Amino acid sequence: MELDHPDRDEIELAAVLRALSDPQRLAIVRELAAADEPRPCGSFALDIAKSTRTHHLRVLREAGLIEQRRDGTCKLSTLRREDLEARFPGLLDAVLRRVPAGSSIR
Amino acid sequence: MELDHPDRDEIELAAVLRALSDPQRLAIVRELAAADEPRPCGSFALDIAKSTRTHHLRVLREAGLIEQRRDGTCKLSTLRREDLEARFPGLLDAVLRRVPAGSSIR
DNA sequence: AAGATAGTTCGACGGTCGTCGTATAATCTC
DNA sequence: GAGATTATACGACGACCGTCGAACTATCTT
Repeated sequence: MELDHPDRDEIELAAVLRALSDPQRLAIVRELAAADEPRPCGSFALDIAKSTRTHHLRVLREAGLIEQRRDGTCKLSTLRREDLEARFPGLLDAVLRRVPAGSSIR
Repeated sequence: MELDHPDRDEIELAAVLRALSDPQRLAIVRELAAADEPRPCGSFALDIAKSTRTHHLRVLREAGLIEQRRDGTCKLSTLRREDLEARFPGLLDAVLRRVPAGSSIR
């Protein structure tokens, strides 16, 4: 059973935004972006059931945000930075950037 | 009955991404961005019922993406460009940018 | 006041989503 | 092969979403 990753040119904007609109998935993507190394599924600081975590990772993968590959009993996830940058320049940076301090000035 | 618009610093990333993840709403935002003028609700090229259109515009407004104000019998919508740029720099540009031609190269 | 125009509200519907627990698969180590 | 570890698959459940039509509100014009 192979994992289906969309090709770079198949990644759809609406699907990416949809995938990122969930707090848990946004947290996963932030962690992946911070630690620039492949991360095993179980290493994310999420207070949810295993099966739910699997679900979120699949949504991220099918949207084209992450790549998953088997490594022994683990499955390692990495952010598809290059593909996303090529397809939607600046999007990932904008999403991952911290909220500017001045944004609360009225 | 007053419309509730979130303040600039109350706009939440997940809500913005959520709002943009629907094709109809993305189309509305694109139209608003293209025509840099306030647009009446009925002027969008959407093949949906009036009530559905109202629903989408409310989602966009409550997420902080658009501003709506009454003007006679019309209600005009405008994109909250400045607020969005201050809060999430580069996000709107990245979302509205057309897909680069080279993104389909393998 | 009557009619026209532009949006909203409401309830309803089918579909999808996030979540869970349990059972199952795949791989490593002994 | 047996056991341990890691992750997936499968229902199931309640909640939410996008959609609609019909009734309603608000404003302008005559």
